[in-house]
Amino acid sequence: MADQMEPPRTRIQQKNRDLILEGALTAFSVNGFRGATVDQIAEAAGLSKPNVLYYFASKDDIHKTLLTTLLDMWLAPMIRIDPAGDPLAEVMGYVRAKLEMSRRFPRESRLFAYEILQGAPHLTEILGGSLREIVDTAAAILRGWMDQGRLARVDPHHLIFSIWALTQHYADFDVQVRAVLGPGHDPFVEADPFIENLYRKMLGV
Amino acid sequence: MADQMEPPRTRIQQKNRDLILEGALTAFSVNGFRGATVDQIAEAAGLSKPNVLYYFASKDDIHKTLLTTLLDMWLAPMIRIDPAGDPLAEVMGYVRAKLEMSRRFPRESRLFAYEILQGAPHLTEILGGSLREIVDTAAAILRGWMDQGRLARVDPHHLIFSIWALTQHYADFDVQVRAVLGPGHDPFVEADPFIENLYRKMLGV
DNA sequence: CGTGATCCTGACCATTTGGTCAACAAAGGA
DNA sequence: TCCTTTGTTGACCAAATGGTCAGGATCACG
Repeated sequence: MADQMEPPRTRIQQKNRDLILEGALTAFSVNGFRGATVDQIAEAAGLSKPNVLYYFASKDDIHKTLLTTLLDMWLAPMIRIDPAGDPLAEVMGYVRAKLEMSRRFPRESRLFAYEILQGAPHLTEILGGSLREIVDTAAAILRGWMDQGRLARVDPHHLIFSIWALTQHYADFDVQVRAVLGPGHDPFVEADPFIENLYRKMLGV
Repeated sequence: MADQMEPPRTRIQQKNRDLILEGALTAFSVNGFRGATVDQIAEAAGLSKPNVLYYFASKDDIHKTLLTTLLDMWLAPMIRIDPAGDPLAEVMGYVRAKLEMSRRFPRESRLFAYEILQGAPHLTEILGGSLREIVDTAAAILRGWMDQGRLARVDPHHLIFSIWALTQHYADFDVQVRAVLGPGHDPFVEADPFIENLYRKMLGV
């Protein structure tokens, strides 16, 4: 459903498009779509502004490309939940993968956070479409495990929401977390056992 | 520490400042600080743009006023945690109050979310100052209960973060939650028992 | 080497936007 | 009523910003 015969790219196109997307990710994740300027993106990419607009039709085009490109990566861990695996281990694996993504890719997390906060103008179809399907599939797997008594019964959808909320919080609200904890703390290192313990207690049978 | 002898206000000043702050809350919570324009705020308030800037020195001034005004309200529930109360009941009360605030004041939640996402340029001192003190106080109460064996032992700070994350998620990511659940669901109604069950299992002794 | 395609940029443009100001209107107190 | 204070606005401005374009530089390939 995704790729529709992309035009071939020269080496220079490949490199510069990557530079632009990289710079744009930084710019958008700090100030949001409207807050980021094409000049900022150009500078972060090490290119001139007209050159940026040579590779992308518009600022909006850059933003949309970023979002759709990164969405797959963002959702990948949920697709890897294995119905044949051990229920608690599968959930914990997903939780850990998601927290690890918040730690390693906070810019991506913030990019999506801004988009959703704004009402997801570029993602509306996806949210109610493929995302919903993926979530429903995962929820069905979870519900199956609960029916078999291998996982404590809770609302599967809200279980997934809780995982998103808990893990992304550490990326999106990083400054708040760090300010409250004070220096000498690694939020992600501390969050890992806390969250693991949380789901072990909630879902253990 | 807060109020420093505000200048007296006429009835008209009071009314128009309120109108402006109300309109600005809507504007800022939808598009963020940079995304909202003074014209939008003026229109939402039913005033002309110059008139808006007659009551507030700048767009930034409106924003800062909103943030500081609403911060007290936002933190109030945490201050009400009673060391003499029943541990689990106190925590559950706080959780429910926080979820209720997300439900009734989603604009405020998004306003703060935008601010934190942006790196909290207007709140840095507060985050590491009074907010940190309030959180530390609450954390100390929680830790005391855990020492007494009246609450399962977990990291108190991350317990608080988890409550923030879980409850605010339903306000900040509302469109995503609704898109995934589909029509016919009330996210807040469903979230309430889920979250209550979560903390009961994690904190019960 | 030559030449067409690709790549790059300075200069420019139209629009948006935060903010100002002079002048006018409305209150309000003596 | 008169006059000072307060409230309101149309017109305007400078800066920022997304985007364009003509022309020059560079590359790739026969």
